[in-house]
Amino acid sequence: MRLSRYYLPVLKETPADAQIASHRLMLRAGMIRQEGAGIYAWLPLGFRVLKKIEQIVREEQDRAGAVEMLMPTIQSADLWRESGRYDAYGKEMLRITDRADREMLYGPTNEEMITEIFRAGVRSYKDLPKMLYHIQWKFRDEIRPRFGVMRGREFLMKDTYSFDIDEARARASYNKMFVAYLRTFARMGLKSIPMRADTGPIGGDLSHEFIVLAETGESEVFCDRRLVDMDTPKKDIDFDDDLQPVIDQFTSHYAATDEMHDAAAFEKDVPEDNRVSARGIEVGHIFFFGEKYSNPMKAVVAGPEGGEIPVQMGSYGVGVSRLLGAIIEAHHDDDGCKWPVSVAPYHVGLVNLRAGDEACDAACEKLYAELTGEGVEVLYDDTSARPGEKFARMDLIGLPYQIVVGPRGLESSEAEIKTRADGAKENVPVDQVGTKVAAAVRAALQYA
RNA sequence: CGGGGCGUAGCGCAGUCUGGUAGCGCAUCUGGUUUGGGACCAGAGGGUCGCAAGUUCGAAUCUUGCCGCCCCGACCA
Repeated sequence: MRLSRYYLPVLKETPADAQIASHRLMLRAGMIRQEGAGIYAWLPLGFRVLKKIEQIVREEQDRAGAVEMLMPTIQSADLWRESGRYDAYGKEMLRITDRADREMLYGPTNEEMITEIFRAGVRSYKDLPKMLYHIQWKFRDEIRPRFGVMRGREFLMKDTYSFDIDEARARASYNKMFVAYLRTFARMGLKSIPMRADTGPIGGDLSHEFIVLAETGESEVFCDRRLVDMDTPKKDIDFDDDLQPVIDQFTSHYAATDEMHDAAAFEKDVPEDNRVSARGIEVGHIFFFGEKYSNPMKAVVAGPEGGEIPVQMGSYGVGVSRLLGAIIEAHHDDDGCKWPVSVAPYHVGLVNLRAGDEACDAACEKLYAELTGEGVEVLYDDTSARPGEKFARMDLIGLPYQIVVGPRGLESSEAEIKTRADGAKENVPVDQVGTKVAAAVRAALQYA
């Protein structure tokens, strides 16, 4: 993509409203634009990242055996009356009426709808288990939206729902999601730590929040360093195997958010050197809730001995739009974003330091064609802006690799490759730049 | 929802207390000089002062109502 054709409204000055790094950088880098309290338009650059995150989430869900579908954003109030949540949900739910005065709502979540869909098509225990998911926009009329996309009112969420015949098998579904989440976040360059969450009236031990550690995280978290250092399950893991040993490993050490924190247990169970007290961002939440919806909504199947058995359900959410904020919180510096290659809006920023100069133009065009031909995503700065402005803009939008082509380097037939993550710069013969960068991008996109 | 604050050019702000015909920096446009980390000189364009009603000879400024946004708290993916 040529920058001269792109829409990238970067801001030199920091917007007054933005409090935290990710919000500030997303506004400054022209990724989002606020259209209302907690409501954002996704500008081209931000939209590309959103799509990449979504795709990683999708790939890992598919790998775990979940099946994608899509449910509407607008739901009927009657559906929610079946579960009793229409009155229970409160003002957080955006309620609307259509022209016939029917009561509708903009979905804050989809348990009721998926239960209705499931019960319409499944009759027998032989049809189980099932895991269905969708990636859809939700709306929760938060009292106080803040931190940009980290806590918007409208947000993109992946939610999976599992249906099993009994609790033991529901646990197997839960475990699949647990592993899928570890992998999903790792692929985005995030270290996520599962932390026991409040299971409320359901009870049991089957609820975990996945927390990403980041200095500017919204909540305080406590855990054992051994969890931070633990290796993410590899991509050859078989989701049909018994995953319990993996779950046991990741739940074997202390980890709690501030609301579940037990200072005494923390000090007793965790050696002093291993105590991590940090800030975190919740990026995922998995939850087993048994018959909470299947019972009132009559989602039942015929069991092996006849008779109707309510299905055991769980739900598993990932805050897709929120992840942009989380990734920036974890990967940025004072100059801007530092995108991991897997979610970067473009892999490479090609900077023509003197657009209009014959040699610079020719070298850039050649590199652009070569890299694009290799499948590398290139944002080519072909504008007539001054060098300083171009450098600052590239650092701000944070593409993983920058290729700088200027008259000075071309005198010795060289261009500069800069790695945004560590700031390393290297002068490389122009005719080798394409191969070298393409190889680096390919290598970074490999994941275990 | 309680408490606090803001709304003036694309962005950041001054002007409001004490009413007199709207300003600064950045950005934008034109010309010129420049060009490897956010240039310089000269010139130009751009504002129903959030909306509405009121007071007044006269309102960005005073009064009332409404709308929008932000911050702190309780709540949340």
